[in-house]
Amino acid sequence: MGVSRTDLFTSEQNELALVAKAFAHPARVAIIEYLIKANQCINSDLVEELGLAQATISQHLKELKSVGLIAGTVEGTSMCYCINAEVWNKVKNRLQGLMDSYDPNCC
Amino acid sequence: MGVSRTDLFTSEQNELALVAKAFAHPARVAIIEYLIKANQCINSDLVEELGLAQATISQHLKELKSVGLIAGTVEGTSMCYCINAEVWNKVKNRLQGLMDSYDPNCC
DNA sequence: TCTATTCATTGTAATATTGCGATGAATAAA
DNA sequence: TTTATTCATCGCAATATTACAATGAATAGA
Repeated sequence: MGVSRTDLFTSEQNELALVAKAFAHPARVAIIEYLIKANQCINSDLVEELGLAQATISQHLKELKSVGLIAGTVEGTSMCYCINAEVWNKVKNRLQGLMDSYDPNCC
Repeated sequence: MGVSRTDLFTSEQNELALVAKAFAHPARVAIIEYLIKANQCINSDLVEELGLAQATISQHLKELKSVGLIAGTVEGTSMCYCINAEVWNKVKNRLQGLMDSYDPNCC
């Protein structure tokens, strides 16, 4: 009925799906890639970089923050965002584990 | 207005987002994991395994197939699904590339 | 204090996703 | 041919996502 049956799956499956959802929009991929490239924390001149409205960028940042992939700190009147290393590594390991668990042997 | 502005992003960003979207539902994660575990091709006794309706499973399989992560071959009256090794490795490399491109150095 | 800047939040509209019952196509077996 | 099995697709309802303009909160500087 339009709502995911999360009760049917393990918490690990649900968590992986949530992280994947964070990457499941090109704008968020672009934000992540830009944050990695810029290394030091960057605020929403992402608006200029991406060409989306400020409110839209803010919303995507919120989603990335909600899964912990990025962190934001107040920097005067602006906001400083950066990759959250701890979560990033956890996600990296989880993804690697899944990707490596497949060993080609097919029909 | 509710439709992703794919025109603003690179094709690589859009493609990665599409793959991520395939993983962005616990049922699809579960299907992938089951296919990996079962190794040989499996039809929709996924229905029994997951507890979702047959039509719903079929829809998820369709989405996984549409991004190429799985392949299906007719097997008499049933359908044999399996991981598509080629696409899997491409995705694996792309994900690894992104995950490895981050080098902790934050605010 | 007043103004400008930066960003989050709210509200709204358009579109996409999720889930399932019902139906139909295809094959296998009786 | 008839029946059973397996699956895809259609149609519907509920919910989620995407995008943006407008508004508001917070800070910096004049």
